[in-house]
Amino acid sequence: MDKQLINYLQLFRPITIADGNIIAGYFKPQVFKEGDFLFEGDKVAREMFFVCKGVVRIGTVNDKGTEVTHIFYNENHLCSILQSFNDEVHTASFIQACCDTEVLSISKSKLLELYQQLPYLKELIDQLNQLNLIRKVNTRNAYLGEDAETQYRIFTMQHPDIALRVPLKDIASYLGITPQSLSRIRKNIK
Amino acid sequence: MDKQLINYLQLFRPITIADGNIIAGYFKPQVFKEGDFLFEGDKVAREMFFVCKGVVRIGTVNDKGTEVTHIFYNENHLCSILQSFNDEVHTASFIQACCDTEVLSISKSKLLELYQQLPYLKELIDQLNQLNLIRKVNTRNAYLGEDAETQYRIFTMQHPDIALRVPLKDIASYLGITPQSLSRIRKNIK
DNA sequence: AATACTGCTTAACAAATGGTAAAAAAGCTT
DNA sequence: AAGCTTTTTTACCATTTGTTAAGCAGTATT
Repeated sequence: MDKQLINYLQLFRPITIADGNIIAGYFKPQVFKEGDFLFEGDKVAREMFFVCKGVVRIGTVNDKGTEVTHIFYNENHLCSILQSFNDEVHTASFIQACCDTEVLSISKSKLLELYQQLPYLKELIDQLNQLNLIRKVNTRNAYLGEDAETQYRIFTMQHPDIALRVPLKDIASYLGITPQSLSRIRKNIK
Repeated sequence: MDKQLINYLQLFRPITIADGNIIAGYFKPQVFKEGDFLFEGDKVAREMFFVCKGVVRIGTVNDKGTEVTHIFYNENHLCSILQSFNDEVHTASFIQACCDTEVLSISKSKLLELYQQLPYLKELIDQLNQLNLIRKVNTRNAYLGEDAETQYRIFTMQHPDIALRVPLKDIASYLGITPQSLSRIRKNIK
């Protein structure tokens, strides 16, 4: 699992074996079953996760009491509630496993320690977070002005693996429609 | 106008008068009338703008030929098509003035020169871009799973000044609904 | 194996939104 | 001021989506 993280980082910057071992030492493997919460919300998010296997989602409950999914993260993605993690402010968002999931986790305090040992890592992680944010924005922009069926088609194109692995209700909450509507849409498409 | 930019940067990091003058020397004031394009799209976006007065929007034309608005920027915001600007890739997005607008602009090559003179600026601008992205994501997340009327209410709460200054059709394209629907919603609210 | 629980599907109806068209209003140009 | 263009409003009808309710299928629990 550690290797997977290092391989991922290597895509953006060469990392020596020695440094790779240091980094690996700071991350802790964790396993979650479908439906488990990696982070429950309504507090400061002090953990950053790297998804090794499975899919997680960041979501929240809106004013009407319905769950909405902001984003999914599958394998080889860093996942955190960025604003809360950076600024140490409370967040209403949660992180939940959408299927059986394995992650590497690191607390903010440990991450800061790690930055002290390997200062270039801060720059790297910042860069990765920016890439993540841009991708998130672009993905959402693609849905703008499309009807629900088109949005679902776009989703299955952009995230075919996620579409197959996560519950229908999570996808519906990601698209902002009811599970019934999504079920109907799937039927129409077939 | 230069002063406005320096004041903005000062919010995040102290800047000496000397450095402020250097920075100001790199930015070029430009004026656009409502409807004018700051950037037309279908090429690499090589300019970054700072909005001093007015409102601009980043938008694109989707597959059905309808315009969609990704985001608005009003006064005291850095505005660029980040992925295109950073990675020098083509973008289909455009930047348009939604009302009479004054900006400061800087080309990427000039910005890189400036970074060489004042290395801390890169870190600062990166930080501001990250803040912008997070805000953009959070703003959009707030609309998820809400009906059109609620989305419009949220929009007018979050951006009361923008709501008053930009054409109805632009707001409709931001919310992903037709101008007719938005007109109807406004009538219902009154 | 029987029971409950959860998520998915289906259906009928209600509500919201889109499409089309036309009129009214506002802005520009001459 | 008159004429032109664009934006906004209004209205009517079609389509999409939400709501409610029920049944079904799979999974877990006892």
